[in-house]
Amino acid sequence: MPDESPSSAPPPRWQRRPEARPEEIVEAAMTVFGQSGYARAKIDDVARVAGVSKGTVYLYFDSKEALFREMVRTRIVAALAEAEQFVRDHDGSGRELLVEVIRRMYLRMRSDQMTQLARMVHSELPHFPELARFYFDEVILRARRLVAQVLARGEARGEFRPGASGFAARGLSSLLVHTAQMQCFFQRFDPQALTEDQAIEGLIDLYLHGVLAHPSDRT
Amino acid sequence: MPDESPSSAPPPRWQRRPEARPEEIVEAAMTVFGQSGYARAKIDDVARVAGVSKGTVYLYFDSKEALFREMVRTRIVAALAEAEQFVRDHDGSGRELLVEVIRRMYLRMRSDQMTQLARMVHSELPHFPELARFYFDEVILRARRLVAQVLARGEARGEFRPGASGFAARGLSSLLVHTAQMQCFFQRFDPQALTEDQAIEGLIDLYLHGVLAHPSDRT
DNA sequence: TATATCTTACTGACCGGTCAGTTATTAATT
DNA sequence: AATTAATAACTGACCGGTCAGTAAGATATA
Repeated sequence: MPDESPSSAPPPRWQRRPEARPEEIVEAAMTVFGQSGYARAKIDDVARVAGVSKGTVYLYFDSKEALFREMVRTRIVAALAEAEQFVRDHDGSGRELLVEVIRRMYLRMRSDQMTQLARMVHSELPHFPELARFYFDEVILRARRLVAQVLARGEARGEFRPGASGFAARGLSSLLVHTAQMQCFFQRFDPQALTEDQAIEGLIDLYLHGVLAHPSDRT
Repeated sequence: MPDESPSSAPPPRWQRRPEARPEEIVEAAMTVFGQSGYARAKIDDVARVAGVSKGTVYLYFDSKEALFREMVRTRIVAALAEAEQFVRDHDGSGRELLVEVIRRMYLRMRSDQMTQLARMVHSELPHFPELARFYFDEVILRARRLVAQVLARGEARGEFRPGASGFAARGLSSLLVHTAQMQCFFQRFDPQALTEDQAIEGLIDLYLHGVLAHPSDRT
């Protein structure tokens, strides 16, 4: 009879956790793709970070491309849904709402994970036409509509200049996304880098003056 | 005696043009890297487009990475130098100058070549620390100084709000670069895409209101 | 002017490493 | 015992970089 002392129950070399794997693999993909970019990233590395073997990754995702697509989908949609919820629930002046939306969107974007994701999306989109379509419909347009909605609210109250919203709804995303990326990446080189607060307040100040009908009213 | 009728001078299979090769190869690199991104681009393709063989590329550039570096350097520096020249030569109101600078920078950025270049730079910079340093010093900082200079001129004349320039100098590049990229890439998906003129005028309008002390004065 | 000699710009087949994706096999769970 | 989650060894395409060889064209010689 083989010695089976109580403490020596041989721990299984691995566990079967089919429900948890996909999310774990996507999270690992965020890390690995984020650091290396799509082309350089190795499925082997994603697997290692996720704590599984390469074969397991292919058990849950058809291909490297499919994994990338799923990653972008799940991560971005979550961020946008949150912002939409906030706008729906908020009431008050257009200005207050706008300032708070900018602040929240910026804080979402400034994380390493999100700036990396944005970088990847912009550089890889041309190679994934199907994902590009999805991204345009479900991200660009939704974000634009969200901002436009905020601007319309302030415009209806006479707080914001009429007519500006056509471009202004597009411009805010550009300002937010690009500023967050610059702050994140170039901070280390920049002796006179702005602090996070300075960046946010500067951004709000510039954009607010851009859209307000009567900027002279102090905050 | 072999028949050598006047018209049948056998054309050489290739010519020796050592002075012209580097520029031709860089130009080909702009096309190929631009379409495929750094990692996907094949030196074979660059060579084909340049009309030479792969070996020739390695005759003039040490490696794929070195070719990429040279490409970024030559192409971006040219664009910035032009803008600096313009600001030096111009006199007139700060507002006029700013509007004209925005217009010119936008027109420079909106070409496929330049948006592709910007895309590549942003996605590849993390993998080329040496190039990142160069890019920050010679592009980011120079551009920021250029805009700051324009803003300072208008500020001194009382045209622009004081204090805004800290962030505003950074924000303009973001707005320009990102807007040009969005326009270029997503135009095809966007049923209500802005025309080029609408984009430029919208951008100018938003930014101008952002920095002007008395926006009410009509253009 | 014709031809021989030399230099070097240029070519393209090849090598070796890398990595997406597959498959034969093992082990956890029911 | 049957099922299926998970592994690990394997394959083959692909591509950056090399180098032995080729030919353009310049220079020297007759």
